Amino acid sequence: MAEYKILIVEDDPDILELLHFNLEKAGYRTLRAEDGEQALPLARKQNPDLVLLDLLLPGLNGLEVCRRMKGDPALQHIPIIMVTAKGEEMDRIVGLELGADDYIVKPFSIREILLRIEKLLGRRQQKGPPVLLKAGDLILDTEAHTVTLEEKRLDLTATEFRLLAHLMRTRGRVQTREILLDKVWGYSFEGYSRTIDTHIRRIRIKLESHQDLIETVRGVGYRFRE
Amino acid sequence: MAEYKILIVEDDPDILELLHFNLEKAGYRTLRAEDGEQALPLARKQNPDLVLLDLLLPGLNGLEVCRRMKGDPALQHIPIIMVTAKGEEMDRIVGLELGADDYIVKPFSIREILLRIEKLLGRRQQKGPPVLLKAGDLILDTEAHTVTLEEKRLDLTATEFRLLAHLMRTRGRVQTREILLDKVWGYSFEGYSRTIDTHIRRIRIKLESHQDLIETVRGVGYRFRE
DNA sequence: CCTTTCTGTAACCTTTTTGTAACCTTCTCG
DNA sequence: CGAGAAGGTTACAAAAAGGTTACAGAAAGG
Repeated sequence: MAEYKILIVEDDPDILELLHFNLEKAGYRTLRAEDGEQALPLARKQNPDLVLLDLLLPGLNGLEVCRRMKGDPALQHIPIIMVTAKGEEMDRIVGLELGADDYIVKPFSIREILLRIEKLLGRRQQKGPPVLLKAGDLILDTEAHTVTLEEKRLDLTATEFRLLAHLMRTRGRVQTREILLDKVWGYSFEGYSRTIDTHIRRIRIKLESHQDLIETVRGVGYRFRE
Repeated sequence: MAEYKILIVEDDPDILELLHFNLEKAGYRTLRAEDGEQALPLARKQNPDLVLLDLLLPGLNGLEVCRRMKGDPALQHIPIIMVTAKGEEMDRIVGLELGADDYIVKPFSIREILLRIEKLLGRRQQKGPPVLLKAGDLILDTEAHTVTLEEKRLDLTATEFRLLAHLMRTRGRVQTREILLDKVWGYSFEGYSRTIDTHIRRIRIKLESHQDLIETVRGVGYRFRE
């Protein structure tokens, strides 16, 4: 996965350092500018994926930087998060005149700002994985978190649901117990292997007459029937 | 497009003139009143599309004018922007006690005030997101902020309302606690997760015999029944 | 201010889920 | 055929999840 570049424009060195440190820790690359004059050329040269922009800056202030970026064809697609101490003004300004994509009020928590960054960055790539997994009469809806078999709703537990969803996603390909532990239970689980067999059984029971949808591949693992 | 009429209530002649001049330049028609006593009859007679109302007025002050307008069936739909020099008080007053739709603090820029006017006037025409959320006998009106179940009005608190509205908007799709915290409580909330469960319960109690409209998806989250 | 309502937290209870174990059946291959 | 391995079956106790109730501090309203 490509690393995201984030441009931080902030005149307070402490906050700049705080943001820089935490964003790098979270796996982003950072670019830094201490005023609006530096920010624009830097953005044009480095083409960051997102800009954190303080409202109050020496020289060219944040509002003006924002306006110019949104008016520049080369930069206008870059999401901007405004950072401000003045809680009141912002909700008005954002989205109206300026085109900033979000804003955050000081004092902010790191978690808060990471969430917003993720939201703006994530929005661009996620095509979204398939929501409906179908196999004949069996339909699994990952969004609604429901499973229907011949129009009848099946009641699976969370683990059973994840396991069946994984098998359906990889239909036709055997999944070893090791892989299933990894994909369905997550790396950290190192329990007894028969756990999987038990869960497979539980799913099969609920599939009633369609138990053969999940095939046992002796000596290897399980496979969802093609 | 029809021309908008804006009533300016302001005792300082300089400011009155400034506003009048700039609003006309921006394409609005203006009505002017210099105190609260004049303002109300004028509003009733001329039916303006918006009122700019100074807080400190001789005689009947701005707060009182606002209250009376919002209490008058013939006038209560007219958006009011309070204009004040006292930055501090206002965030309390607006929208809560008074029903003013926005406010602006002196000294204001003309650009700023035009933006707010546009926002309030614009709001009435744009279709916006769905206002009525219906699910069988349950009707939630996001604009009126009311909920009815089988013709009976339900009395939800603000948080309960947002939570129910979100679930209804995403009906059929499971919402994890994390998502609910984000969407209903906002990013900055980092509280204990059981908070959500408690609120779900409170809503369910109010739904009485229709508790099953909100389904629990064990190990995942909650889902509004399709 | 004072009162009422709302809201988040905590503690406790109930139900469901889940991992493990033990035992049984089937398959494989000498 | 028979032993051993692999997987199916059944059972169960610990853990987890959610429901329920209660309460205190915060917010709202008067």
